[in-house]
Amino acid sequence: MLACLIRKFCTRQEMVRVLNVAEKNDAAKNISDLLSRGNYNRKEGRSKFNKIYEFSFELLNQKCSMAMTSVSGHLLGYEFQSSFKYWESVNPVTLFEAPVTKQCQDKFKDIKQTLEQEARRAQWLVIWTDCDREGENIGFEIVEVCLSVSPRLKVYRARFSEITHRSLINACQNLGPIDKRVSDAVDVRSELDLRIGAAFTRFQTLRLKRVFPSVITDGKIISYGSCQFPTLGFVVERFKSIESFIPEAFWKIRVIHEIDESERAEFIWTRNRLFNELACQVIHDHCVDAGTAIVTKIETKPKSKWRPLPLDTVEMEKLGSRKLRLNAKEVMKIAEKLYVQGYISYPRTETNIFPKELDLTPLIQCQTSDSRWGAFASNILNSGPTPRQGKKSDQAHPPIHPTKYANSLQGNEAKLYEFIVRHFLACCSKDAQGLETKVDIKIGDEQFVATGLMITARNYLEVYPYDRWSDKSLPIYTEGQVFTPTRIDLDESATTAPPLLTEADLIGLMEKHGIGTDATHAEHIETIKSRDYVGVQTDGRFVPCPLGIGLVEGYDAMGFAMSKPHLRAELEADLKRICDGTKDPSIVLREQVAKYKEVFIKAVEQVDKIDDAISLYLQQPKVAVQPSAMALPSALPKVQKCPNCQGDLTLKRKRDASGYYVGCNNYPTCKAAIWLPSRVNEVEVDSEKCQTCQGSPYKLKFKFNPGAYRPHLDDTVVVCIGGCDDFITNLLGIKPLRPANSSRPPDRGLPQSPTTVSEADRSFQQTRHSFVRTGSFQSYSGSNRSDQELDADWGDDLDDDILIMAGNIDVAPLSSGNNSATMPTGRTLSTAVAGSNDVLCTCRTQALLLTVRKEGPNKGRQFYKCGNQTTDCRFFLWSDEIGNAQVPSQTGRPPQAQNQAVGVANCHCGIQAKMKVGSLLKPVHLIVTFPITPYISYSQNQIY
DNA sequence: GCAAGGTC
Repeated sequence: MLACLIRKFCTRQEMVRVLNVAEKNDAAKNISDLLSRGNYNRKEGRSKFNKIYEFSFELLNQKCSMAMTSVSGHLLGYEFQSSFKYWESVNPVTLFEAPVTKQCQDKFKDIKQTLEQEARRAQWLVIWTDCDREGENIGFEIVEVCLSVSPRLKVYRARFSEITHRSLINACQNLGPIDKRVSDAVDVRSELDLRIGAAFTRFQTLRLKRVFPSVITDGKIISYGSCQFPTLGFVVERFKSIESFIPEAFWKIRVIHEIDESERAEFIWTRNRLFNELACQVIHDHCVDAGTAIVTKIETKPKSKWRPLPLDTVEMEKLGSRKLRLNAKEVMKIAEKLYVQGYISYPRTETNIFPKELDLTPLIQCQTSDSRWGAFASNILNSGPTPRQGKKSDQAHPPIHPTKYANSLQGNEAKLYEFIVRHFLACCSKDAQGLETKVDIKIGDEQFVATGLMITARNYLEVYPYDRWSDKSLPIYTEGQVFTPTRIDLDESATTAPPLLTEADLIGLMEKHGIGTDATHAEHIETIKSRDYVGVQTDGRFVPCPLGIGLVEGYDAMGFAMSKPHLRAELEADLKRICDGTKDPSIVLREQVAKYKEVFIKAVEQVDKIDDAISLYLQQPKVAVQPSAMALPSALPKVQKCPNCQGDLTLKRKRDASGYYVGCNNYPTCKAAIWLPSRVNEVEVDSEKCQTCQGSPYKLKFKFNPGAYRPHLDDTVVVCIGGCDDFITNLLGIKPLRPANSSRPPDRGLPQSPTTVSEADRSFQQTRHSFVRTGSFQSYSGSNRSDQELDADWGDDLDDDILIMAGNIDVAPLSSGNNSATMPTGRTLSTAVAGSNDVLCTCRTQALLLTVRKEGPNKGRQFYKCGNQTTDCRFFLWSDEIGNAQVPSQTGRPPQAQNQAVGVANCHCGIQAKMKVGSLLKPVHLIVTFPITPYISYSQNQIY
């Protein structure tokens, strides 16, 4: 009994918990069913669409407790920050560089929670997403979510092409790593599509709404996309070639020989046709005059009609459209369903060669019981399958083929399954054989020919009703035979324009030029229909609408090949290079963004060309739009007016994308900037303005790295960085800029007229001048820099500036022994020792020295916090940041400078000021307080 | 409100 328990216990101990994640629920279910041989338990997940299937399985020679769940396609997607979501207030050109983040849509939050919950319990993670580029990317999204809660998970990738037991077992035996490069390529594609699509769509829509308000009404979108636009381009190009087509008359001679009702031959002129009527008339007259025909040659030779190639996706879409009357979108939807049910192999493939290792015999075998094609299948087995081989391979999936027999499908599913089976059997059988007979005759000097066909072996045609090959009988002739034709006609005709494109034509062109994926061809076609760019005739052919042709011509007139396929094809080629590892994803992204941005800027400049083209086709006059009305809305999300130059301070991303800052849009003329801390994950401009700070800056919504500022701040906060909140600015190490009218140095942007200079400003100015001239700070004492030069540095890089103090200041030296610090005014500062509990906070109570206890990066770190619980004071200071204020003891600085090394001083009045000293004294970091002189207006956290 | 790509 005990032994049994121990054994049970040990067994349980050895079981590895494996989280398996498929791309969709159906796949998860079928994979679980096959791996467990039907022996699984179904559990609810957080998402009602994505269940959890649990079963035991042996993986990598370990007994495993498997949990198989799924996502629903992409879990995460790129989005602009909310401040860029406003069409009217954001210049679309900024969308080329605006920060984008990967977000989980609300509708997938529950799936994410299931993954997190299951990942916490698991030791291994196996990715079972589809084995294509998007599948690899989805796999990475799953990995990202799971590792964030369970960093020690071992991650594996299962690779398979069909959901059959054999293929899945093979995948389990060949688990490998997930391919980052392939996933990177998808990220690049995805980000570019968003930036380019959003920028051009907003630009076109806003512009055309203004210029054609009666046609482009509210709610109508004039979209641009790197796939939909070339698709439109194909339709327009064909339409235009038809429009510009000039028919040309031609003439031909036709000879008819009717023996009786059932025996008839039509002879074709070997010259085919002549474009000169008179010449043709003369020849015709000669033939009529000759009156009789002589048979000059009879030739009979074998002729084959080739069986179809193995089926790839595009061929399936095209044949679906032509033969089954299902549009491409329907075909793919049904095929997907058949795939997840295990009836057919993966339906997205570019391969039309069956791999040698794929044994076709059992696949054919399982079709032998069918009443319609079973006998044919048996015949193939008798002689052995001989699949025709194409030339394309994506090295991932075999051609589409049935994987098991089905006889209970209904409707279009049955129709498509039947097509796939018949196509597969046809491809594995033999070409149809026939005998073609050619009869050459001569009338006068002119030669004519008639052909007949006798089919000798229908072969694949027996199982493939989608192809036609008919007998064409001819009367029996003998060489040298002379007969009198029933008629010798002179037919007049004319060349005709090519027809408009059908859906199958359009898909063919999209495939040829690499527009969209096998799965999305149909969707792009739907998009251009829904945008009123194209219409469909009753015969199913596509014709462009005024809007569509106008847009294409507008860009053509600018000289941009926006509607041509090669832009997208170039990207596709680059994506392949990323997958191969021959090109860096960030370089591809940068190059492509730069390319499209340049086109965008030029398109804005020449937008009247689009107006003109659309006006022409819509037959609508343009509404005169003032240049200002087209002036693009003002740039990046604005935080506040720049205190230096009255430009706009906007939220920006650092050039190396490592973080964010708020900078002036007049850069490089104005270099005002507030650098935001590196522990910020995301930041955006909030809709709320600060009512305390001058200039009412917008607040910022920060999303910090998890736990970065705990316990003091949640990971997501909305705060003002304008300077009204010491707690925030200290904690985040932010140096607010000073509003122009009170806090900037008075000699910058000073009122021009002396009469407008306030007493306060004048006093301040004098104080500052006297200080600078004292040269008390070593960094400037040896400098001949003028005040103007000093001003020029203001806001440029505060770290390198002397920040000037005025008034009576008490400064506390640190415990380094520099107990006496001479301040610019020459006063000796009194002491409040940092590093002890003598720190006073802004509400003038003694600050408490505390230690972070919560788990996270700051655990164990000490900080000061207001001890007075009755006030609203939010004083906060890291104790180790006080330490930073210490002057390094061996810097080779002049002693005078060392004397100025000060640490933390606290307030007589509740106001804190920071003081930073120029390069010589770096990294002196000083927090001082000083009394307010009655005639100077200071604000909290102001820097002097 | 925008793309294209997954999927429901």
